Amino acid sequence: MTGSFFELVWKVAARVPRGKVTTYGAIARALGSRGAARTVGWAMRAAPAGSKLPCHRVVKATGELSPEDAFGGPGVQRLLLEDEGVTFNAQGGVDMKRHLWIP
DNA sequence: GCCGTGACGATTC
DNA sequence: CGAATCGCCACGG
Repeated sequence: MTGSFFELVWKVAARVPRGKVTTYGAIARALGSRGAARTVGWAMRAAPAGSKLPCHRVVKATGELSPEDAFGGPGVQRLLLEDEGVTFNAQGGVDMKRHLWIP
């Protein structure tokens, strides 16, 4: 387990400051794998449910949020981000220019 | 070592 | 501009 790509992903995701968001591709690139965005997303999905991983702070490169049902209900992720001070645009995506954070 | 899979990304139609 | 397709990489079987 230790040394796995997953752990690195979780570690980076945990470093995302409150009120900021990052993208799967950004994490993948930070780890040295530019095309591993999918693998990063997979790591989030496989992440322990009880962990403190702020997976809701990880969004797509376009600012779109991951599948709403992935967090247990529609709009849940968005509410969590809003609670942290993240703003959204009319397209229903995160304002990347304001909250994008890269490791 | 190949096959299937996946919370993505960028390009093409 | 919206939808579809290909490509990418890591993990489990």
